[in-house]
Amino acid sequence: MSNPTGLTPLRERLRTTVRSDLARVAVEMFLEHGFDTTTVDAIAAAAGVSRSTFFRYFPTKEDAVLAQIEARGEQFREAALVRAADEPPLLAARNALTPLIEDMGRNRERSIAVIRLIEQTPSLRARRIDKQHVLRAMLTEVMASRMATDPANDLRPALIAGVTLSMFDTAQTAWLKAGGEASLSDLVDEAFATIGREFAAVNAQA
Amino acid sequence: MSNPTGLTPLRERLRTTVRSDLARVAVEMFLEHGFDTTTVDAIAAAAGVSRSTFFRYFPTKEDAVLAQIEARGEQFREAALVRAADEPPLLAARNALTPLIEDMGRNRERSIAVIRLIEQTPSLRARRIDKQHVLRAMLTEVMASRMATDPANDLRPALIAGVTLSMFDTAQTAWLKAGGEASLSDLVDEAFATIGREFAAVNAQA
DNA sequence: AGCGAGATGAAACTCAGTTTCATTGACGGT
DNA sequence: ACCGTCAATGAAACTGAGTTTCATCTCGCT
Repeated sequence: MSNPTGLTPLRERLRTTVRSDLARVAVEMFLEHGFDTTTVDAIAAAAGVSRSTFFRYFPTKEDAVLAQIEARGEQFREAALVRAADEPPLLAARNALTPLIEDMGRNRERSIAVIRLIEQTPSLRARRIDKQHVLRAMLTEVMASRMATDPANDLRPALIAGVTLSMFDTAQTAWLKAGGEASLSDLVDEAFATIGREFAAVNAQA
Repeated sequence: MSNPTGLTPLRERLRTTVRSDLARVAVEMFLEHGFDTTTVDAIAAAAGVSRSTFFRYFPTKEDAVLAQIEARGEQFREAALVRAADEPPLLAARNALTPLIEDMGRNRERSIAVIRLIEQTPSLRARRIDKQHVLRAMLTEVMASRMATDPANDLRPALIAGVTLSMFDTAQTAWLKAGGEASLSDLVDEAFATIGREFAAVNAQA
């Protein structure tokens, strides 16, 4: 190893710091003044760097807000990988959401404020959903490997991933509407149970 | 009435023509040269209008491509409204997709080319999904009224809408991957059946 | 014929995002 | 301690999307 001390090099630490500073400052300014009226120049100035530097850390203004979502994606992936192999796939997908849900419960106000900001801003809304698609692709992969199947031929992994995230999204919207009062975890469980009954109704008909 | 002839006024017909011309020209140019490298100036020039006029008809460059999706949204809404009241809600939602599916089958190559263009272009992808959210809200409303319930308290309409569109999306992706060879309608049916079995597996476990 | 309004074009402007280049300062090796 | 390398930064010029303002034109009505 070229680094005998074993410590993270200064450069790398600095990079991480600058990046999180930029994201934090950006979100604060967006929450206070709105997304569109806050320019990249202003964010960079407030964070004490140049405009150029901002774009070196985030490809777009939107990404400064959505960076944290990607971080949660990795957390989600790990949770999905450790679920017991004998759980029905759909249940495993639901349970992989748990750490994410707990995280959102801990930072309730901040989570809600950011989600509201995203919902109100078309460009943020659009790009957030795009990131969720990446999340879905990831979950599809994990599901495929746990089900020992090929997602190119077998639609099940993609369907389970899509439906799971769709239900989570609906539950999250309901949670938001209630101002975060209800338990998000309970709402997700309710969503799964509800759709389960709807499918049962269709099958009974057939 | 200020129009004794009963005919659509010339102005209005002209507006519609200009709008569809712009959309057609834009999509053609995007398909040939790519989305990012085609400027609004070039589109406007090719359609014989000014840059200003383009932005009077479409708020963004993306909307010139996605306009047709909104048109299909209305078609979908009408189909959902006429489904028999005694169909299970989830089945009614699935069947409301039929006219849309048939439409896509008729314009197979064009549909596939446009969808591929959208998938390849981040900004188009993002905004398309945003439009799908509008679609989901609409379907939620229709489902709520047919189920005679309030979507603010009852999650079922939103869940059914979300899950239905998610499955349609997955089926569409599979259809695309097969180059439109398979029957999209069959793929959608397969998706519903598959997820139905997955929920049955979870319920059996419990 | 002439008036009012909707539709257009032209031009200037803001800002996001890209590209290029010069400067700085941390790091490894001498 | 000194030096060459290279990653990180800042500055500046550029492209193109989207907005705003204003002048012009032409359709539809009186």
